[in-house]
Amino acid sequence: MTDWHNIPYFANISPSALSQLQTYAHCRQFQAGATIFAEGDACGGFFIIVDGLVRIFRMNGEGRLHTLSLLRPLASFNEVAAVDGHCNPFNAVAVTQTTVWVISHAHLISLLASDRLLLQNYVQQLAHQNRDYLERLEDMTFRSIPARLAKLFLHETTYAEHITEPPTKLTQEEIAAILGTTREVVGRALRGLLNAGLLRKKGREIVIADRDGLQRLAETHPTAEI
Amino acid sequence: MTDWHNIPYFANISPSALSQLQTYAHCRQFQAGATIFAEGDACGGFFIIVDGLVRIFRMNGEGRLHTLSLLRPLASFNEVAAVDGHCNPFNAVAVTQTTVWVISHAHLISLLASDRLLLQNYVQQLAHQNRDYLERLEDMTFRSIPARLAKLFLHETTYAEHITEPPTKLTQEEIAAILGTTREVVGRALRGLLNAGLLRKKGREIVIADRDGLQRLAETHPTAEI
DNA sequence: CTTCAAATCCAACAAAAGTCACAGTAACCC
DNA sequence: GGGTTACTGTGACTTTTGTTGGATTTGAAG
Repeated sequence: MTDWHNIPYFANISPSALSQLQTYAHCRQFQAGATIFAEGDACGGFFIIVDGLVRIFRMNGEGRLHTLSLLRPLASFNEVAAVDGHCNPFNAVAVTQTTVWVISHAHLISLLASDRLLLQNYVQQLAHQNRDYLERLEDMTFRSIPARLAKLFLHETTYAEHITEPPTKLTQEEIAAILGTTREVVGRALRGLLNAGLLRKKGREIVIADRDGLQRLAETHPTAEI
Repeated sequence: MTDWHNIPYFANISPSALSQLQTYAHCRQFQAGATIFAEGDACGGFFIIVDGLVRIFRMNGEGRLHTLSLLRPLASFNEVAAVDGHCNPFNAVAVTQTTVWVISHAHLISLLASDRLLLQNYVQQLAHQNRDYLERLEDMTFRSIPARLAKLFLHETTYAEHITEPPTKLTQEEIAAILGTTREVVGRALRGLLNAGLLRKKGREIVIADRDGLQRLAETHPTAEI
């Protein structure tokens, strides 16, 4: 039923590996709000979302939240812990009711050993993730919050793969968690982009008014406008 | 001459793959200050440092620098571009005169196809890098500059693998580039840690006076001192 | 020993981001 | 429709970080 071949990790793998995969995969369900696994816990395995919405995040001591991804069906997560068997590097919770396939670390390793193409896919996917993290890292080091917000609205490059939810649908609180800041700051930055004419309010929702302007703001650090 | 087996990527690989590897590897030399490759350029391949010191960094439009790693012999770099063949994700320059082995993207791919153990090592190494980037990302989102500085001085976890240079040896300018800030701010934070008694000046150089205190500061966000 | 360039120290100021408090406004559910 | 809840708007204030400019120290080279 799930179309495994549409998942980049499993593209073009041998039929035998595919059937093996299906034997190994366990189906699990989570209620809205339920924790799928926690940061630091023993490896939860490799997850594939079949249905629902999953938040991947980290939290610091004082309860501030950093949302790394908001994932929809056919996205996978926890690839790193699944392959190295160490503790989960972040938390995962079901935002809405969610169904996932899970493959344990041990089973994944045996699959990787049996199908070379799967292993090659895995290398490519990890490399891709690496690039994305690097870009997020640069966002945090170099970009101001208005710039990060503009980038999120453009919703291309990095964010589109990790935040599978149009920014229009997100609350300011959620945007703040994605950008690594607080609600008020997002509110102010949002007002800024509206005043600068880069975004426009269309009734309740916010639409892009000046794509090029957003792009310019997202790329350069100099913060403009009120 | 180079002990290839000490490089995690090549640990335990077959003798035939190893000899293949040695055929493919080209030796190159760079003068102090020379650019090894630039961000965005066509893939430079897989690099292994034989001698010298290499700075891996990104730069934003306004010339601010973010040093990702400072690498010494037997460290490797550009693993991501080498495996996916896309453009280099960062710049690499030789800080001192430097000798490296280079393996082209095409050759690396053919090596990975011929030796399964090499491919498995590669997956594990990429996963490891992924964790490190994630930790750096969290440092940038959650930690204040004094906290990041404390972490750098503890010189464990992430930093030790990427900054193969004791922090004592670095100039404030260099520390600033690693922490993603400016020289003056590092100076202030350094004074702060000295005043708080976490670090001490021993003649010219700075030594750790209170390891636990540093650890506490590095972990919690609440900024203390002065 | 002198000289020069690099590195550091420091204070004062500017800008960005975080915090607090509270008022408005939509949405949702009896 | 009334009341509750979640989300938004906004001003005032604090803290942290970035910037500027100049004084001082240090180390290496001549």
